[in-house]
Amino acid sequence: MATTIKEIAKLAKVSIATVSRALNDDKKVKSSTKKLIKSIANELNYNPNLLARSFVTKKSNIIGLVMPDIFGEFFMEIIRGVDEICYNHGYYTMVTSSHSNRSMVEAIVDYMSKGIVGGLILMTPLVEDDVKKTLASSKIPLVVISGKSELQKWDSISIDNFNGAYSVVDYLAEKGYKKIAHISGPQKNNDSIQRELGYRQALKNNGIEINKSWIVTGDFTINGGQAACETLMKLENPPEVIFASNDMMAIGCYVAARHLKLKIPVDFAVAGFDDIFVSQFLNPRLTSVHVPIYELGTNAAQILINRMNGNNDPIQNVKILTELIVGGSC
Amino acid sequence: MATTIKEIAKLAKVSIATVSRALNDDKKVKSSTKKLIKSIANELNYNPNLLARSFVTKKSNIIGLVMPDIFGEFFMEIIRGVDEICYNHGYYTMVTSSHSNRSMVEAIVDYMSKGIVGGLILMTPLVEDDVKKTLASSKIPLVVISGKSELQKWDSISIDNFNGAYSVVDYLAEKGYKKIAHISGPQKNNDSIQRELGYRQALKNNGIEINKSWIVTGDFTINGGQAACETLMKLENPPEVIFASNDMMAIGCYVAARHLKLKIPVDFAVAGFDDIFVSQFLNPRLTSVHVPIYELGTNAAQILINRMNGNNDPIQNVKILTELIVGGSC
DNA sequence: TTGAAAGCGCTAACAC
DNA sequence: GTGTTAGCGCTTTCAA
Repeated sequence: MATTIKEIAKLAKVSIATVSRALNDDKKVKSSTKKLIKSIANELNYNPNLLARSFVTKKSNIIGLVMPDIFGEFFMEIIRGVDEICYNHGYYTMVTSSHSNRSMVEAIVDYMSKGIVGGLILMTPLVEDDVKKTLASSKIPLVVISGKSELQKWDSISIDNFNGAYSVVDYLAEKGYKKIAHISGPQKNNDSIQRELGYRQALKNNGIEINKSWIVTGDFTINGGQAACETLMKLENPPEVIFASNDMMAIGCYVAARHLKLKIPVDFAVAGFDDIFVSQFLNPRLTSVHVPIYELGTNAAQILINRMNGNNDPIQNVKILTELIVGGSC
Repeated sequence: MATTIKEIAKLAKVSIATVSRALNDDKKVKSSTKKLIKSIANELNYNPNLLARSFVTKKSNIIGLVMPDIFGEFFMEIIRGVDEICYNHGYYTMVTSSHSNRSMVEAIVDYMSKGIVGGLILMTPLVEDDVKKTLASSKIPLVVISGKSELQKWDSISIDNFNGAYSVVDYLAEKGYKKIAHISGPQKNNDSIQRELGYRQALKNNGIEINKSWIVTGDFTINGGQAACETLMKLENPPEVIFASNDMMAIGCYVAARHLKLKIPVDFAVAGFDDIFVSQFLNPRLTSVHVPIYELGTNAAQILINRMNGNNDPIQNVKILTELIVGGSC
């Protein structure tokens, strides 16, 4: 049986209330009693029953991290960032995937309503109306990692998708490319939507007209990118360069190139978004928009922990800036 | 305020005990009352307070996953595997890294002694004696993911490191390579140790003598692999091929090759271990030993959940088999 | 500065 | 089948 405050109280000849106070560094406890209690606790190898504590205080030092999926480097880096900050502040990280098949809402409600987590980091491609309603009723602090900072009721972190996409497409145009295609992400994904907007704006500002057949919808996967690329290259009038909405799909373009026996960047060029780890090892190195994913995680965790500790500052909507990384792929 | 069984009891005009029973599908409850109670619970949007429940039953449906670090694809896949199984069985996954700076033991004790998790998956490169002692005192089920299945007191999953390494080195020897170098992992890492043993055995069985200067210690990182590779290639008598103890270090060899302006596999060849996702996109594709990492996670979770549900079968020590993937790097 | 006691929401033994 | 009640380990009034 694990040690409880009861036993400590008995040994210290004080009440359990005093033990509780001492262990929580209550100032009202005489420092000598506190010292005694702490030494006994130490000797007995006492560990507070966190369940009991959380139960009573209705606070939990577990942070829930809900992601649309747990796959690939992107999510890994988020986890790592969150965990790092949590660890430094004595919090635990509880990771769950919303598993696509389960509605996001359900996952959220699950987390929030069962009293197990004290704060929630929600990563979602799109905050739909029903989700908004659920979130609004949340009793615990909440930080949203999203593709677009349109949220007003919650702290949020988002990637500056628009400007990132703009910068890479602008770079392509400046380099003299005229026929610039785009493989977008899923249609209902805010990251994807913002990136496409950046693409369109950059074309416009560079006086390039948009060719609808050069905009293909993908799904953020390698296979999707490959299929989209093959569609594009088989057009009567194929583009010179493809801007893929994420690196995974850009990798799909590399795969397609291999299949079609085309050479990047000679036969067609490619650019991506995210600058994931793999990208630097592609041959040629992928030109991409670097996203400090890890910092997405650390920022979210930091804001959340501040809220959990009673920070009442106005809602923050942090936008994470990106950086263009030029490789040999275009 | 969240709904409690008290309110349900009042509305259903029964005692809270009956509500509790009904909600837990106790057979003794009349089916009409059960139905009534459930419908009320549903209407009130009742969610059990898991904290209270766990507190009382002293059981938790949270599974703790402790890893030496949360970085890179390898760990990601483990998380994904564990989470998948947990999700399917209604368990939550709580991920923590032991953060290297914190002793493994401490991390474990933290998890186990605070009553927050009901089962633990521990991933560790080496189970040291002090850790063993801590584990032995564990009150909750425990599954170890380790580099070597030498453990007897706990269920464990391990990669068949020895045979994996043997197979790739044997392949190299059969292919005619005589000067086969090895970049090992950290010295105290069981995965690393077993792989080196496999390397040595394969050389021996192929009648190749071991050249000590061709065995360099690495640290499982890209930088470490690069440094080790440069050391090897600068020898008076450099090897023809390098077997790196993991893919990350093999990637380091690619980086070194670029630096030294050497061409793989012409100037020297490379093979790795793990067959991580990146490896297939290296140019040339890396020859490696495929490890079904995801299954490592699913297996561990499945065994753990069985134990948590009272399975009392003898201790299992599962060994995960590997598969040689031949690329163009050697 | 300390103690007594209530109570958090739930389960489980025991009684009816 | 159902109700009564004790109690899990801890925090937190309220009183002393």
